[in-house]
Amino acid sequence: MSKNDKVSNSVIRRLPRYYRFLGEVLAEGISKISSRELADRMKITASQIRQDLNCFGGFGQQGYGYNVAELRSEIGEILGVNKDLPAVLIGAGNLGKALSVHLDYKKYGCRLCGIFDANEELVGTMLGGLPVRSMSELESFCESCRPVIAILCIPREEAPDVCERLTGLDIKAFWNFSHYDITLENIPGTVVENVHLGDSLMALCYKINNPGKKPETEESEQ
Amino acid sequence: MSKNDKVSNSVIRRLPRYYRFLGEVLAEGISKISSRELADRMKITASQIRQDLNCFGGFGQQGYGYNVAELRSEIGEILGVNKDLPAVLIGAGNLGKALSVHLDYKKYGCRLCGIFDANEELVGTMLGGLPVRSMSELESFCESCRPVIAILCIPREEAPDVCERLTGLDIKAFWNFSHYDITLENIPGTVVENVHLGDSLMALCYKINNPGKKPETEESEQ
DNA sequence: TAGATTGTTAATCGATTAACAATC
DNA sequence: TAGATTGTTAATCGATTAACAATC
Repeated sequence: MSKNDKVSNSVIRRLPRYYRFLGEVLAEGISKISSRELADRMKITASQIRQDLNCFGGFGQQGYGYNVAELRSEIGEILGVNKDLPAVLIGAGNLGKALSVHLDYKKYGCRLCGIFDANEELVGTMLGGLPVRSMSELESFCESCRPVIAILCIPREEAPDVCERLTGLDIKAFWNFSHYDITLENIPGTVVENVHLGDSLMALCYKINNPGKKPETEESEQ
Repeated sequence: MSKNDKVSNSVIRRLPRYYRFLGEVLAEGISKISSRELADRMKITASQIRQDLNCFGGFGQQGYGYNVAELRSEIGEILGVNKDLPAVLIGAGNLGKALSVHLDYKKYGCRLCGIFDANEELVGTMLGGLPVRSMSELESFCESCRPVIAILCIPREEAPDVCERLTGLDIKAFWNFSHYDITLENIPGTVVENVHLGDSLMALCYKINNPGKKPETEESEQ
């Protein structure tokens, strides 16, 4: 499973997409696929697929292609979809509520084990089978459940403090939906995904408002 | 406002982040900033900032730096935050609900004008001040409200059809949260932001599960 | 004026694509 | 065997960084 030591961020971001598309291909009952066929589906180049996969190993067979089920399972293994990483969700507001019930965490290799909110009125209510807990319980809960991931659905101003508190509780990964940018290059072994929904919407609006400046699209409407 | 004709995707994705950080700087009461100071805050290089900004124009003053309020307002103008693009949200499930009340659309240059769901039981209920409408009303509603953006919070299997239906109703932009990948290089002038929350979570898990293969971090924990 | 910092060009770096020998 | 398609190296392309002259 290990070949090259450095895997670029661009490759990492494409792995889940490969996993997703291979799942679709598999669901269609196709058992064998070439890099060209997969590339056509995904609107990327066959070269890129082969180059990407070879960061991890030779999963294909020359002259034949790739076994869909096998390749998907290999990529799943690399991503760790069979793991069971415990996660806590902080902030049971609108977005927190949605994320606690909308996502099938098991599919991604994690498990939601605790939900917390600073608002005492929410404490005790149930969300996706879990009770919302008080922030004062965070320390004791983490000591017994030992979560690895924290999902932050809290306001910007609370993020720095909560983040530091969680780092002290051995949280290794932040899935951050607060409007605050977590940059942790100081804490070794800790990883972050900042998901800025507002940034994404703004990027979309930029493309609407600046049709002439659209990148990498051959055909423009004027 | 126009200088270079082609603006790369990388630059576009950074614009909202500049806008965000400049907002923070402004809130701190700082009126003047150099590319170096801003770069330090954002953990990027000063070169990149100057290079990025010069896609749009010379907003700074040599020997002095940038006027924070002015630069922020210029970038806001480029992003179109003062626009009022009408948007419809399709799918009032958990995520749809969260997106209809959690985001301050006005801040990003849009306005939510309609919410739709295929489930007739939800029709008529209120969400963030708007009634959930039946999918059968979609055509008549779009003809009067003329939405530009569609926010898709629907299941994967419904996405292709809904997407085609909306394209026929002159929707120019898709903010897509369904697990389906929209690729519209055929329809000129239409733009897409595919937000795959699952992919983001998987990328985070990859980084947890493969600490040795982490990219672009000088210090690894072993 | 001298110092600071931009705008912009040139150099470097990394990622994508093309090519092709290896091989099933 | 011949045809197909991989794994991998080399060429190209684009994005980031460095350098510096222009100038406030």
